[in-house]
Amino acid sequence: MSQPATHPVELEAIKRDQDYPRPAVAVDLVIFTILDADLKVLLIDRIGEPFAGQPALPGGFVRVKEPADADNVGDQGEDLEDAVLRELEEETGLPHGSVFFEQLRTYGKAGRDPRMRVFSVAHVALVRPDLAGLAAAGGDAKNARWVSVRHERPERLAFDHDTILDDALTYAQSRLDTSSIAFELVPPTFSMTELRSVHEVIRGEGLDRGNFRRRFLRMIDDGVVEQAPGKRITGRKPAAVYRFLR
Amino acid sequence: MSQPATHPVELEAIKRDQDYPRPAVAVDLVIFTILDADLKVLLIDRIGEPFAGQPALPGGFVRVKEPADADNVGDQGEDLEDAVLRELEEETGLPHGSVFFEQLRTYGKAGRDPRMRVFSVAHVALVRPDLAGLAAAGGDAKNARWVSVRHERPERLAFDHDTILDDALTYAQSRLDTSSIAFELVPPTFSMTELRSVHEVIRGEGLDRGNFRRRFLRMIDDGVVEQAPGKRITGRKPAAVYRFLR
DNA sequence: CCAAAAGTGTTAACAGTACACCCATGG
DNA sequence: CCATGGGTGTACTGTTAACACTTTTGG
Repeated sequence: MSQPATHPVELEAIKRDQDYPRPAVAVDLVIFTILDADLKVLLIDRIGEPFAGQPALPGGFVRVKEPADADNVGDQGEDLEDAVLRELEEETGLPHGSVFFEQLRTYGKAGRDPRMRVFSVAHVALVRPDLAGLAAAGGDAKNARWVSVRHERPERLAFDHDTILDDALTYAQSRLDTSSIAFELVPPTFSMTELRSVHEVIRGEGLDRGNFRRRFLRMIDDGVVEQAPGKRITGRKPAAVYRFLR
Repeated sequence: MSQPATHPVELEAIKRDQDYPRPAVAVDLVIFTILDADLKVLLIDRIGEPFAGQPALPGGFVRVKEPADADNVGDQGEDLEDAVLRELEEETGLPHGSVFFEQLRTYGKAGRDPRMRVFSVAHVALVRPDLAGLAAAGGDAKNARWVSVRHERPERLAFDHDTILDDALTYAQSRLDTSSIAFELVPPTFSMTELRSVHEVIRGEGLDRGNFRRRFLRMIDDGVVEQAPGKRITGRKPAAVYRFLR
């Protein structure tokens, strides 16, 4: 710290505010679902440059409005979260609120988008498998599709989306036991095996039935889940179904 | 999803890129240290409007350059991380690399800065107590100072910095047992009690000496720490000192 | 009746909790 | 010699992990 007596830091800051060029801020989405006991991510194909034709994570720019003036205080455009909700609906076709999401982190390396300076606030979204069929059905030019993360992941995604996808996967794994994200990947009522399958697919390894069952029973004791009426009839012995208590 | 046959999404994006106003991107820093067995955060006083004179977290805008043109491809300004390093040095006076930091999350509600649309990428930084004395010594206009998070926290911080500070504290607590952050808050060599004190101060509650010791011994077994030569002589019985193996 | 998945039990190892006790040191 | 904190032991409880057994169903 070697600042003269005046306020050079603040003067500098004011100068920056007015003179420096502005970046763009985008949201990128890592939208997971589970289909056929396999973890899938929603990918699109890029249409324009750069990376035209390459697979990429869906996303878009946050819609920002002009700085507030006297008679227009406070309208600075959409909230970051609203941008996510808007993009989620655009990409999946699913209604607001039916898709769970959390912020992952922000990627801000210079040059990550060659067109201009873009900060991307990445989010992880989870689509229940009973809704995933509805999503991404439209075969528009972007070719939105579910891709198996482990078995048909493309060589190379556009921008730094490979890194983002890796981080998202690590994030989901680390939050499996400390959050309720697993419940976002099962239907409203589910059997123990269905929930266990979610854990297995995200962790990428099998789990002991008996041990998972005891953890599950503790969740019932703790009031996290409760048994729901009915049974899941899936060819073999019918299983009890449960429901998550938000 | 109801897109006509052409590429309206991409056209829309191009239009936005050119026509929509741009936001600013800032980094805000929650800089923690431990002094006198008390968790401290570095606060400044705001100089200009808005919130002039109010305490706030230190931070500043990321320096962005004009979009690349033909002979200037790739110079889009500083990386997000570089902005953090620069601000950390400006605010603490400590050299690059001597302060640990991690990204917390991004705050992007419209109106959070009344001047203009600002996205703030908040970071948590940890200053070793043996360096904290050097930091923030200069009594410049911003009045940077260490403030006890639990005992002298101001009523109200500028912007949404109250939320950011709360989130940072929760983050530090949640990462105590699953990361090496505790080692960033002790000198290069430290006694068991010094490390335990870090845990206690961040968690806000006492820990059993014997139990902490056993966890510590496991860390030695796991090769996370090793004993260092010398003893810590602190008035009472000298304690063995250890060093963290990155 | 048989394969497959549901549902249950058993055991050893390990980790967390709450103590109690002795030891070394500086004042 | 005593208060303080370092260093150690221990008994209890809870959790994890591996695995074996029984039950219920559809084909």
